[in-house]
Amino acid sequence: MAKRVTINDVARAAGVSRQTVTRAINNMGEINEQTKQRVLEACERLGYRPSRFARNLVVRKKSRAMGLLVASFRNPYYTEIAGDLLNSAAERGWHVLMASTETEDEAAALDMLSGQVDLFVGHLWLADDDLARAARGLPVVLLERAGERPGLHSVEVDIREGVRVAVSALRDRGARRIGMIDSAGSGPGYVPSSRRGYFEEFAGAGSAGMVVAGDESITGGGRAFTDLVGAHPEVDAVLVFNDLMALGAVQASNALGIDVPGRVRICGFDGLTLGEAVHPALTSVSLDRHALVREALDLADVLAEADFGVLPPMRRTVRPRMLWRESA
Amino acid sequence: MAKRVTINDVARAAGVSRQTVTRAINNMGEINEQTKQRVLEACERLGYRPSRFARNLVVRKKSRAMGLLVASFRNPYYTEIAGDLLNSAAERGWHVLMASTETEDEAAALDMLSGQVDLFVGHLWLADDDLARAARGLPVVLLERAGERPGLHSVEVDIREGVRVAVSALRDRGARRIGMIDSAGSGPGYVPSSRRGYFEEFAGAGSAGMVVAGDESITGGGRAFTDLVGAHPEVDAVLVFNDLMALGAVQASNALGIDVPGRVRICGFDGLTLGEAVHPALTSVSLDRHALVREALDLADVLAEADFGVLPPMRRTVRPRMLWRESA
DNA sequence: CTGTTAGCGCTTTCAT
DNA sequence: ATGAAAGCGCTAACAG
Repeated sequence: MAKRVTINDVARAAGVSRQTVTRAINNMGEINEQTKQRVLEACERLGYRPSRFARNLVVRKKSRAMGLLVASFRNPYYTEIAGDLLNSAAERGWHVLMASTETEDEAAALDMLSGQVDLFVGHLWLADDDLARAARGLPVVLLERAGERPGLHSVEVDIREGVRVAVSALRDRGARRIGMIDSAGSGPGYVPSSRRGYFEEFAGAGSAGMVVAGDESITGGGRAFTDLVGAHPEVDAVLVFNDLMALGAVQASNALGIDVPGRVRICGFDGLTLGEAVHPALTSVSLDRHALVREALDLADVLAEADFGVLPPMRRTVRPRMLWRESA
Repeated sequence: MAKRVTINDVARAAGVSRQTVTRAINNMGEINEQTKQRVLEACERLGYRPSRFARNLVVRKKSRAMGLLVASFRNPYYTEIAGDLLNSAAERGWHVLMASTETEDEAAALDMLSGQVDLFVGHLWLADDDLARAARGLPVVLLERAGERPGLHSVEVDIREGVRVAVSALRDRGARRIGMIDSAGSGPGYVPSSRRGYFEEFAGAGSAGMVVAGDESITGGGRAFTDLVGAHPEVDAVLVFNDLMALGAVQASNALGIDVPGRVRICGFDGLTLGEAVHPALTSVSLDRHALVREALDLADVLAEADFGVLPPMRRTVRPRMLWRESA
């Protein structure tokens, strides 16, 4: 491994001082056009690349970087959030390093990024203690989950409120026998039974039996829907764990010849753009990604202001709302 | 903005030398447990965070970072690639910084990242010269497109071959009147008419008239399909610009009551996982993301080996292949 | 176990 | 217009 070409090598080769090289490559004026060309040529010849570390170390303007942990690149919910976050982060002067926690485990992903970023943001399910350890003292902004330790901040989503609104809206539209498709719980992003718990709280005793769990995917949702209407033909509305599964449910209803929303209303959870693409378009409890992203970045800015120190937990909450389309 | 807390401040506060602080925070042994605790406590009290730049500057082990430019987070094609790339990159010891070129323009995105990475990878449509300028001398690995200047390398996809294979496969299965849904061309990732050009080359004169352009989205594809079968009821197969649009076409065929593949065969382009989710599942010319990603990372490694110098263009090509599912 | 000495590669003064 | 000196904040290598 050849030794790195430094600014000194260039200076020597061009017969000037390092400062002159700096002036040339950053075209900061105060330099003779001829020497500048000579220096630039030397750079090219030697294949000189300035060290980004050395430069950032010395430059006043502090560059801020966040590590974004994406739970899955196969669930559009996460990629839509990642996309929004990326755009807003850039606008607000943040660099974003990403890691997927889909294959890798969370601790490993955090660990890998810890030397390169100032804080972490993401959907993380690691226990508080492990999280704090893996983050190596860097602050963490948790998405859709709270943390209890100093240094762990959060933007939560009021799921309970979402379920309440959805169930009552379904009722308003005439549904009487509401079932639910729950996640079987293996995938990333699974919130242990909270949605189901709230569902049972609001849908009432009569509906509690009409819950089927499935794989957290389109096909999983389709199968679960088929099972559900098979076991409970009287069901007239279904609340689905997330939009991906709800998409499958809509698909399955087509295949089964079940009229949606005529015979069964289907309501998803997440408000994915993708939901517009199926027929009938998916009605969903929308988690308002923009608000989520905004709050997360606000927290990041606060943390940056505090020099990424360990602050007591800060919490923000975003409220879901109904996104009416066609399926309900 | 308060002055940064440095290792010196901690050392002074704990009454030890900087080196001892280093030992404590990186728990490298050779340190008394008591002093270690004292130091750690001082760190906490002062809110000390080590500078990642200073650390990276001094540590021998060179950390490599690539800037990944993602054309769109709304098209699963790009996010699936990004996810694969992220996973493989981590395995191979790369850090990945991402920027979206969906809202921001490419030059601005490159510019933003140029100080933080060693090379760029992505679907970029900027002209060679502008690209080289915006990259600030860093090497670029172009995806699905070639570059002609030194420093611009590429992993191309043999689209022509893909179209040829698709058309002849459609023929083999009995299609005689093959139409095409093209991209109207505004979106990111639009390859100016090459797919259409190849289509016309292989589908022959009779089919040339049966081309409809649409928005590069699911709904755009659906509308285009409706237009196409409206204008040309005799069409018995449709090659679609990409899977997103093809998904819309399948959707539309359901709505129109057109049997797929019975009356019309539909073939997309990209091989999205999402294509499995619709009914009938989407047959597609698969671009083999894994090979694409592998080749891109191979190039990145070669470039790293060469210390990210300016090398003459390196080119790799991946061949698409038919991904038979149900729609054709 | 702990401190001292030397840098890492670059940019900012400040002279000249 | 150019150069010399002085760090940025950290860790490796050596002393003690």
